[in-house]
Amino acid sequence: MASQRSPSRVAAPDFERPLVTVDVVIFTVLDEQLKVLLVRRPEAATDPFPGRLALPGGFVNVDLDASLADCALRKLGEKTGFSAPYLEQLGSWGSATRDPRGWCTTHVYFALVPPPADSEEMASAASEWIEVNAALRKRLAFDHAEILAAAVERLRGKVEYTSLPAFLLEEPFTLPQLQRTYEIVLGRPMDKSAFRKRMLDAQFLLEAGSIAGDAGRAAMGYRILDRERAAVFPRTFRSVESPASKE
Amino acid sequence: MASQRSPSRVAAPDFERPLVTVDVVIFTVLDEQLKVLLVRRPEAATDPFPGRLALPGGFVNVDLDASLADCALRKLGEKTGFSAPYLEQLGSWGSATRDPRGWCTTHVYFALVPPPADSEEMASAASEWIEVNAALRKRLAFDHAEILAAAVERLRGKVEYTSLPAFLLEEPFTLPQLQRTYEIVLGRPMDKSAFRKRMLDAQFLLEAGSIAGDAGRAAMGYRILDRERAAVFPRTFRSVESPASKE
DNA sequence: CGAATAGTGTCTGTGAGACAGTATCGC
DNA sequence: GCGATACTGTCTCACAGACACTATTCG
Repeated sequence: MASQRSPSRVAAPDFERPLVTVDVVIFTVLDEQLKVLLVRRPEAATDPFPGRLALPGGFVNVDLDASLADCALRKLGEKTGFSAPYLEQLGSWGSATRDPRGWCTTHVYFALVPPPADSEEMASAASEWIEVNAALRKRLAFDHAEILAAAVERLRGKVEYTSLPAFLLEEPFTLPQLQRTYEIVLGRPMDKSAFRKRMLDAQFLLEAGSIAGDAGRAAMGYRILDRERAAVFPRTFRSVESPASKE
Repeated sequence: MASQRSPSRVAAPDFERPLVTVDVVIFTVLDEQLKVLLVRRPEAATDPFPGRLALPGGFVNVDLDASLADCALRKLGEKTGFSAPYLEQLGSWGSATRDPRGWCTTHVYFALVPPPADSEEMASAASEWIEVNAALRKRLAFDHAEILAAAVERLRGKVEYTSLPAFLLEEPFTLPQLQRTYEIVLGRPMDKSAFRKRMLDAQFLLEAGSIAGDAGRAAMGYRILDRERAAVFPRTFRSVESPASKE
């Protein structure tokens, strides 16, 4: 069909084509830590970066994938069982040198998923959940360290003014759980009262019945109203970084 | 593995490769309007979308371009003479159907440039500056209407909390000029006092001597401290959209 | 002098954060 | 009752916007 020399009415140019891949940065919160899913590359020496940890991803399959987002969803489904996670495009990287196999581009997506029910199940498939700061210190395949850093920065940045952490929780969840998730991602404690005011004012939560914890008063459970997009808050958390030195 | 082009140790897989292109959305403010640069595609029937308006762009040249950003800068240089504009990646689009020539991806960058000294000069090269709302109503080639819409949304969104509009002006510029630029991009008037406070507090401007206008008091000229990145304000402009109906 | 534009001072409402108080649960 | 957790009320301070004021330039 769209082969390089197809004699259709509109001809594709005879340029050499770069490789086209898709990678997915998959975040979750597990054991009170922000973690990212990494896979170990095959040991075969014919493979680039054998044995290294890398972001899950691979080549776009022109026959299987209708679009880039489709391809990302396929990769995500292959690695995790998740069907309706939060998926957003992070950006693309491409250069002559980032892949020893040739001029290579990657379209990077970033996904937020609730913690896997059985975290061991995945380790078997040569993939592991790794705490992000530890992951950032590792030597990853390709330029994946740079990509991961960009993803973490984007996540932390957007968490300051969006409802993104809600996608890291299994529904229904409670506001204290959600606050804990914010605190884990941002690495700083937050005020309960201000937090609740902000979440409830943003109109993105749906009440879903009371949930009893291990101890103390039961809490209201919530679901996300629109799983397609995150809510955007009118202001960022903590606009001033610290009671600054005013000379 | 059998690879026809790569005799190296690591072989490239034999997948069919999508087409890889780069497009650039170039914004400027001209005649008190936000405009975007569009090019008219050749009339030849062997070309997709002959005669249609499109974003400037084209295929990645594996021999000329070291990276995607390089390619974007090359396209930008070919269309405008600008050397140091603001350039940021917008995202990537790719699917089996967006280009009649086959499975095609595009990496889209968005650039902010000062108004061209001679706006006629460019029209000669089959490219024109078109007011964005008019451009959004036109039937553009490929999925460029969708891409342009995303670019305008990103621009307007970021203008609310960043110094991006400063890159739309020739240096040095004055604060009233900068305010006017904000107002043009956002389509709404802003308060002078609040605007100045915000700009000066953000510490991204460098004083560059007084500039006399056509009438009235001369104004202080400014340059951008760091042309590589935009300043981010701690708060967004007008966090509340309107004195809302409180039930 | 007045017109035009640049730049500053002052007031006020809003709202986020701090923190203390109240409510509800299991035992 | 008590401990533990969920939730709410109140106070305060910062700051963005509104708007009126002063400053500088030109003719």
